[in-house]
Amino acid sequence: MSRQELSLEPVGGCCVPIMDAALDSAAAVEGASVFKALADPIRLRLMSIIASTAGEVCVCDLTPQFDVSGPTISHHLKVLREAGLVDCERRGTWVYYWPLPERLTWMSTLLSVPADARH
Amino acid sequence: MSRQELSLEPVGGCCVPIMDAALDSAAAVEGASVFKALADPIRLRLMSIIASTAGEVCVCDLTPQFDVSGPTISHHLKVLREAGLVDCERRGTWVYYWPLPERLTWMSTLLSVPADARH
DNA sequence: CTCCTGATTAGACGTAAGTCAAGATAGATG
DNA sequence: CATCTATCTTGACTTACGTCTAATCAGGAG
Repeated sequence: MSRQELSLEPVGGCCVPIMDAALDSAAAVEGASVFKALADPIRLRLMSIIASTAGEVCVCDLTPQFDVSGPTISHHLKVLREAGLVDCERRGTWVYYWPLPERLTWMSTLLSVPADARH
Repeated sequence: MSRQELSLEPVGGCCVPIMDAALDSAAAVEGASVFKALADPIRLRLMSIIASTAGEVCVCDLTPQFDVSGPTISHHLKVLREAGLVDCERRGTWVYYWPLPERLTWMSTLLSVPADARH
C-alpha cells in the first residue's frame, strides 16, 4: 500500500525557481505531472484536507465531505499517491492518509518569486 | 490584447498554506484552474521561459524552441493568459509576453510547508 | 491597394481524464 | 467458515484537452 506506483525521481534535483532559470524539456514533463495531480478541484481539496490535518486522515472522514461516489474519491487519492504527494496505510478496516511535504516544497520553491520581482 | 479573458478574482484572497487550513469547495475550483494552466509540459516550460527572461519575450523566439506548430503554442499562451499568469502586447508585427508574478506567489504560498513540517 | 510575414482563431480529430455502477479485496467478528 | 463493512479495482460512458490544417487578422513594405 505504501509502495510508489509511479516514478518518484527527485523531479529535477529540487530546485531552482522558474524566474531564475527555464526548465528543460524533460524537467517540464516531470514537473507538469505533479501540477496535474493538483489540477482537479477534488484532488486539490483532498490534498488540502490531508495536509492541514495533523497526523493522518481516515478515508471514511474524507468521502462524506464530497458529492462524488466512493470509487471516485479512491481514484483521486490514487492519483495523489502516484504523484508522491501523500501516502497511506491500512489499519484494520480503515485506510489512513498523510501528506508527503517534499513535493509541496518542491513546487513551492519552483513557483517562488524573488521579493524584488513582486508586482 | 491585454484584457483578461477569464475571471481573475483574487483567488480566495491570497492566501493561507494548505498545511494550515483546508480549502473550501469554491476555493478549490478556483485554485485548481490555476494549477491546470501549469499542468502541461509545454505550458510549464513556456511559463518558465517567460518568467526567467528579464523583461519580455517575443513569440517568435518562443515557437522555435518547441516541436509543435505555431497555433499550438498560441493556444497554450492563451491558456496561460486566461489563468492570469502572463500578459502580452503586440508591437508592430510581433507579440511580446511577460510574467504576472502575483499568481505564482499565490501558488507558492499555498504550497509552502512550515520549516518544522519538512520530512 | 497588394503582397508578405507573424500571430491568432476556427473546426476537426484522437486520446486522456473524471465519473459511476458493479464486482473484488482486506480485515473484523461471530 | 459465513457475513458484514470499508476500500479499491474494473469496465463503460462522456466530456475535456492537445494537436493539426486551413482560414483569418494585424501591421509593415513596396
